[in-house]
Amino acid sequence: MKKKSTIYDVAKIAGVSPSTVSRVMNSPEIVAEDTRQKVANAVKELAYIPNMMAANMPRRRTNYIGLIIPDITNIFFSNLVRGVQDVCEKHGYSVLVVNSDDSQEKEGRYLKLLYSRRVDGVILTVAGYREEEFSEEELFLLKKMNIVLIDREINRMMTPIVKVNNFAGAYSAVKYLLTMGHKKIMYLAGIKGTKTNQEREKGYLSALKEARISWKKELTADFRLDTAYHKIMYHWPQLKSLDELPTAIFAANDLMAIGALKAFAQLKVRVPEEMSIMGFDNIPFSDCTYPPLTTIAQPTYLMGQKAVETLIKLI
Amino acid sequence: MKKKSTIYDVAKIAGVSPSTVSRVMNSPEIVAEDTRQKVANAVKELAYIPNMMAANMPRRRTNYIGLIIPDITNIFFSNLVRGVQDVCEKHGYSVLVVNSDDSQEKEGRYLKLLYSRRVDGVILTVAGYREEEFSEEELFLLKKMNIVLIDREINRMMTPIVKVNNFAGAYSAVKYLLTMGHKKIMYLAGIKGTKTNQEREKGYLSALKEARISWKKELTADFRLDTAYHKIMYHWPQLKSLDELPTAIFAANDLMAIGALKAFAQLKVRVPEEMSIMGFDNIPFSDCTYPPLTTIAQPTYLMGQKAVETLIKLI
DNA sequence: TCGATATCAGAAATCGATTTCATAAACAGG
DNA sequence: CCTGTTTATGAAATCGATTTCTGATATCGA
Repeated sequence: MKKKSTIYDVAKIAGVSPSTVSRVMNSPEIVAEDTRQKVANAVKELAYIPNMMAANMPRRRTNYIGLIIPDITNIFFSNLVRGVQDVCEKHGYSVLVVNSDDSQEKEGRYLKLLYSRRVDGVILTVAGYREEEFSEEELFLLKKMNIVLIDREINRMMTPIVKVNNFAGAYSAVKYLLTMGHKKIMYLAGIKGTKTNQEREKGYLSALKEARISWKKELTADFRLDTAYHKIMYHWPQLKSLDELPTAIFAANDLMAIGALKAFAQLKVRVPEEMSIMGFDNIPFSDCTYPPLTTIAQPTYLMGQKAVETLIKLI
Repeated sequence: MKKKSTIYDVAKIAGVSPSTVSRVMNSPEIVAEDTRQKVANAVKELAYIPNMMAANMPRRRTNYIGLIIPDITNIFFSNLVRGVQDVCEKHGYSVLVVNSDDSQEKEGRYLKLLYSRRVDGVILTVAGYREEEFSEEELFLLKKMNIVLIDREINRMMTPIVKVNNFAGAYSAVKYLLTMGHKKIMYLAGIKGTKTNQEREKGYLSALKEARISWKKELTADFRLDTAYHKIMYHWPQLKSLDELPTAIFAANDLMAIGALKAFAQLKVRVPEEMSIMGFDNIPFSDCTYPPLTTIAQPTYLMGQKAVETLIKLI
């Protein structure tokens, strides 16, 4: 790693003071034409690129924003990340992404990291598994930083939040299954503690209630493909022996719906002939399964964008 | 955003000098027990968390590493990103991820951004579409920074690189199709300019040659699902009318293989009865398609890890 | 022509840490 | 008891920019 040139090197070569170089870099119009030219030449000669970290120090900001999500390999979130990155870049921010794996402990650790890095703001999808809403320390950090929640709400937090109407989405999904004639619709739940899951569950129950259907059943996974797959593989024989099989499944997200699809392929349950599956999110792969998944769209990319715009207003 | 406490605030409360506070934070063993205690109390009282940016300035580093990939929403790369993040975190680095969208121009812009942010190193998947190997400016930046290439090689660059043996993988994939009795195997190519594609193509051709099979055909996409899908939808009728349909397809990556799967579902070509498809990468969804995709595994997560370890040795 | 105002550029303080250097106090050995 | 070493801390320089303050010219109106 070779030595990097500084504003002083440029100043010396151009025969001006560092302040002048700084001016040329930031507001060229306030410096006289010939001085500007001299500086420009020196900059070119050294291929000088300012050290953004140093520049940001007296400005007391970093032009970084932090993004805490459960897991970037989850395609739902990687889409959201891209939305965040694209808007951030447009506004001169860079994104520091970290994965909480739905653990509150990691969430706390990363919040602290982001604080110590003095990011200008953070976008947070709260971890699914948690002992308490927020710990003392988290609360302290949260209050010191600009925060926008995304996707998952948490009670009693007066932070801006970007999310979709989970209740309405779930409600209309189940309603659709009902109009298709299904009477036994099972709910494949996500992480129980999340507001997201609770709302979707409410939508599910609400649609059933409205149709005066009392048959209901739930299997709980954690929003992940493999977990859903294993849960179904494990519980199906039992449900079958009890003669309690549904004719349709409403999954709280697409990933779990695909897990179900995979399980049914192995269980030789024909989809959609014997079993209908409805998902939530409309992730990019949902139309590549066979049969294509019916699903409720959730504009993750847009949500990412929106979150950043909200955050930037806060900053 | 409330005011944040600094090392001076702590020093004042503890009744010591900032240098002492700094010592307590970084090497507590060299300061006397009671002083250490006073400082610890002050730190707790203010809930002081050091400003990492300021701390890193005199150390002349940032503890950031940059990661340039084509697109984070591509599951192949999001897996790799996760590998990079996990190892980086263990070593106290944070990751700044940017998407080149396979454009050389963006690659250059981001390289410059990373340089201006003075990241300690860069992991780079070179953009697929490029006019020249590296532009003047890129070369200059590359030389000034610690670089590790990942996945895609570029000729005449003496940088460390982490990648799989594409030739061998493709060769054995095609060989497998041959032993299944296929005589007409089409290659679904990725971006032509990439070394990755070239090597896989060589593996394909090599296996055919060895089996003394002269029938060969190629369709080119850009490693993306939709492009592969559209290419096949567009070219199939034509190939059919010329009676030049293959019985198997070897796709340069899984995403394109899945695109093909999707197209064939629509074209009513039964897989695998009428058409066999073989992919490359073994992305997490490849076993959720119907039928499950046969594919050559590529350990993306491990590659990410490996790249970081290599980079850290450089730093 | 003279004082008032605008332009332009440099000097110096600042951001919040680290780290080198210097020094006072404590301790040891002969 | 005096010198030499160790230990513990503070003072000050440093990292690489920005920005405020200040002063020297240049420009202008009367």
